[in-house]
Amino acid sequence: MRGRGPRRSLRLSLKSSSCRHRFARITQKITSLLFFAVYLQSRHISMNQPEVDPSAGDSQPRNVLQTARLNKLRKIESLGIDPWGGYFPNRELTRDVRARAAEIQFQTADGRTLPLPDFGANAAGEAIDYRKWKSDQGAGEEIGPKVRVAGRIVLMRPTGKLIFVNIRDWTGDIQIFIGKAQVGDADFDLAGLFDLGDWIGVDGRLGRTNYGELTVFAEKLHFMCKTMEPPPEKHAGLTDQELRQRQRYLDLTYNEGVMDTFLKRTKIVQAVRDTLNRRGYCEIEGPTLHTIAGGAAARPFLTHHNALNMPLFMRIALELHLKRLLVGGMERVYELGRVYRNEGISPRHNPEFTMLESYEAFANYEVMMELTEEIIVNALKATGQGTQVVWNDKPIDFTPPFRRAKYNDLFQEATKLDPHDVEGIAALHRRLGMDPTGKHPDVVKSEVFEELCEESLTNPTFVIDYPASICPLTKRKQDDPSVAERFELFVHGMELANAYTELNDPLLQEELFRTQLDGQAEEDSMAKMDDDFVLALRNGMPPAGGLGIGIDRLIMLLTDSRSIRDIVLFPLLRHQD
RNA sequence: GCCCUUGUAGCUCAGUCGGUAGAGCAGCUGACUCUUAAUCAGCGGGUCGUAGGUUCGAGCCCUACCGGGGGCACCA
Repeated sequence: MRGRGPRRSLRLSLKSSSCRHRFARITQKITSLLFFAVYLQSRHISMNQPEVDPSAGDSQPRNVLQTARLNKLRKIESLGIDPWGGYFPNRELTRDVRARAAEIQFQTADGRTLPLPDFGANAAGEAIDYRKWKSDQGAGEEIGPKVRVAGRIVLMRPTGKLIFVNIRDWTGDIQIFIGKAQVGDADFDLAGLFDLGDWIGVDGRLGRTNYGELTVFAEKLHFMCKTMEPPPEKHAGLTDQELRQRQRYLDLTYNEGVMDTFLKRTKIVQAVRDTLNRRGYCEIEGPTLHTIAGGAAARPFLTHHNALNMPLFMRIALELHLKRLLVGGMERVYELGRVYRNEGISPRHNPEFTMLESYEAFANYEVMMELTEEIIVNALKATGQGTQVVWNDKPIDFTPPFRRAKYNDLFQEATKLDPHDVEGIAALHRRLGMDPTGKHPDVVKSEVFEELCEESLTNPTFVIDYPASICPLTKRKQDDPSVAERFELFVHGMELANAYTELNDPLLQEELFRTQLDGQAEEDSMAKMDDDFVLALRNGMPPAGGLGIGIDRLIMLLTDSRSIRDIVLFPLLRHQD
């Protein structure tokens, strides 16, 4: 909200007819701002800023904390050091530095080098007294590789003329030993101006402290970035759900496992792409602004194009444009991208979410089941997991082939009713507290199915062969036109995937678009007439299998996350002043 | 949209029966060259989500609103 006004007016003015003049004016403004910034900078460095007394004047505690940091910032500037850092080549990740621990050795006075004792594998659980071990070897010294690391300060333990600092990069933490005698007075003074949350770089020697802790013994410090806000509590981290989502950067840095989950998310998405690419698919980017929001039954977000003065919808599915590409001869095509649905929010629903849809010419829904299994197994592999995982304290067995069960069989099993017993199903529907009046029997059946069957599907199950009347984009079974060649994959009652043998008969497609589903209001029906799509089908779409996977739900299941908000970096939240 | 629940210092949390607002971390000052959430001594830090109401008196009770979480509805 806040940023919208100025941003919109900038965009408008750049596009207007007097664009050039306004652009020149903006450039002028930016230039003068830059000069002002440079002036401020030089002022800071050349003059000794009077220190602000944190206890005086402003009694707001937040400002007291900010003032303390501001004072240190100015002192750093007055030392002639840029508090915002810069290029820092050849630094090693802390993970790689930890892997070099074996390079640390002990060199005795007579020139022999000894390996260090094994700090990790003391079965007795007793701490190894490394200081005693060293004195047992007689005179000599520890030698270790020179390393360069960088990261954010997450803990500090000053003990007089010695400061222990734990820094964190995105692969983990490492301890830094900053001794006044070792780094010199200038760097030790700089270290006195460190705050929790600051980014620093360190050159030093990798070694072990007397207690065996792997440590970089600093020889040169580099200041990388001052942090003007106090970090979360150092032990508990950030527990407030709202703050974790609004300030995800703090969540990522200070809460255990968060970075790991989001890096896993990246690996899963990469694995999905790899699987499809290896199979000969091409990835495309379809339009996200649609004139008709089709391909699913969901309420779209409405937007507007100014120059064309035209309403537009944010896409709710990828399907119809990918099928147009099948018509064009892209025989294996997919898109992995964001769709938008203007519906309720829950632990399993975010208004924008990531969807995969893939279409393969000359395949059918059976092929798509195998592809689904392959995608999931490869994603598990990419995150270092086998096919047995735990989600929400419950086991899931992803060992292929997944169970396949017919819709009607599951229905009969759960309800003890004949799937064709329209009256009996309607009665059960009523008993479940719903109203079947005026609804198509298949819709009534589908609602009962959702109520009674889906929840019980814990291990991966392909529910196959849906009633055709609730599948307007799906090819019917050749020997039974009342059944559609469709499957949905359920895991722990959650719909994870949805696939069809695609309907490529333009005449039937047009009829299904035209015939509103019985008992459904127009806005609720997925059968929205899309003449342009029908025209595409009339130009000939090869028979094909199509698959959709809810990527966020897949990531939830593979990272043991019970809320979609834990695996979407910035879930939608209400605006706050 | 409806129901339940929650909001106290920068962060994590106490706050009894309605009777002057508490702790730890973080911050500031001092001590300390092998610490591990370092320790020790001292100091500062509050619009109790917001606005009303009840009361001699409200962090606490009531109403409305705002934000979060959970559930319902919606979501082929």
